Amino acid sequence: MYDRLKGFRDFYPEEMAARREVIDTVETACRRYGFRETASPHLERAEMWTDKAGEGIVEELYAFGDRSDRHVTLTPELTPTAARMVAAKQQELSKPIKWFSTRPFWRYEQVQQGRFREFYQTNIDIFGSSDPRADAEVIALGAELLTDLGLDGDDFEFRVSHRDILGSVLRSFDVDIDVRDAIRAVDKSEKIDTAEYHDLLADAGLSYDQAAEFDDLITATTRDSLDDLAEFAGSDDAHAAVENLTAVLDAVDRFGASDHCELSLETARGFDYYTGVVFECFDSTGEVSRSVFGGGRYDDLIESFGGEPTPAVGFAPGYATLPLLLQRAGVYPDEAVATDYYVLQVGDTEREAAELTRELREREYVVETDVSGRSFGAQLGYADSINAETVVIVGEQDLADDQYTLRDMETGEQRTVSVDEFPPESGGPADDA
RNA sequence: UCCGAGCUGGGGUAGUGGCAUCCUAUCACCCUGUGGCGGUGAUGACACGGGUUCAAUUCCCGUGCUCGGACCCA
Repeated sequence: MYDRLKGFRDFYPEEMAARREVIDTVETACRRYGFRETASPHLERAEMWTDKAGEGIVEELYAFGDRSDRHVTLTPELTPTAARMVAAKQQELSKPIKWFSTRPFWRYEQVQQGRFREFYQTNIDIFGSSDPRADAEVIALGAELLTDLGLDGDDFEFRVSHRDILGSVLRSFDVDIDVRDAIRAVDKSEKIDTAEYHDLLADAGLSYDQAAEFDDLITATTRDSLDDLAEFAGSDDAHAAVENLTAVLDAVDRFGASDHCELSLETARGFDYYTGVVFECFDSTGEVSRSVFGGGRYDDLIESFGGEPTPAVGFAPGYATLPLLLQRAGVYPDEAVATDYYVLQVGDTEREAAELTRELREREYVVETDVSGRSFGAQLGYADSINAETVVIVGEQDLADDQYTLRDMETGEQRTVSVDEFPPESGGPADDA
């Protein structure tokens, strides 16, 4: 027996059935919004990451030399690949480019709850529009796919913020503030106590009085008082950022998703590359302690990977943390396989059973029949184990009367049907059992 | 990388310095006509390495893995 690699997981049919349903729900929502599916290599040139020196992600690459000594790596994220795809067909792609892609990614990092070394995400992005309505469409989709999964507004908080608002307010205190460090501090503020938070802000260049004032300001700001915050900051940047965020929130309203979104300037996202709107989904109860997923606008990133300057906004729900929220809320799908019919053979009825099985399968039902030569009782036990809704008993006694016996596995009730009348010509799996 | 807890058949467990228990699951048979809910049987475990000991699954050390947390989070 070989062990699995640490941080890598197997998914057995029952677990996979639930995952499949979640992924399908997410992807179906994407398709309704007109996002188109893409696929891309899971192995890329390692230089796509190592050329950008000083990035922490380089430490986490599954990188190696291939047989021709190319320096390659399993992909830790989609962005550089997406940037390449956009750059390669920059001219011919109609804008905006709206893509989604569900894929595994790999990072050699410490395994803990909701974090693995191989993990699956659906990346959802719009490239080529800097209009607030693009941000809003992405946010609306993010909120909608959560409700599609069975969550309601009480289950999650969709917190929306704006990097440039934080940055311009910080700079209004002192132009020499390390905005990047200060924003990281904001991102951590919820996990640490106030004193620590203010210490971090002080490290970034604020005085303790300024740190306290900044803390109060961004905590107290509501949608209606955003303009006051811009006045306080007093810069064109601040006014532009507030105007942008307001426009995004208004557009979110028009997309009908505002009930699930709230302004929360304390939300910042830990990543440096965000340039505008950022948002993050949290468990309302706090039981799932980490962010479920997040996203935002990253207008400079495509260019930094060698593409043309291309505005971009997107997010990536991951199937490590999302199930934690769904389970907490009690809406994670059943982990069970489903079967419409089991065709049970009794005596020498293999030919008739095979034909009936084929007819049912032609009607797109999920159908199994005996492939092990088992006894009646053993076949019924197996049918139970695969959650067969209906067992069709094809026995010599039944066939002698030109009929089958249908057993409803839920109720145990049985009835006979004429061989000529089953299966019916039309009707879905739910209608004719 | 660090901290904490843990590791006994596939899953869940009992237990012990000397015979490893039970439940469940799986498979077969009873059984060519009734599963989830009968009977019989079979398969199958002390994470790995080293140490102490006459003897280690048990005690000690190390490693691995699992779970939780810290750090990190292009």
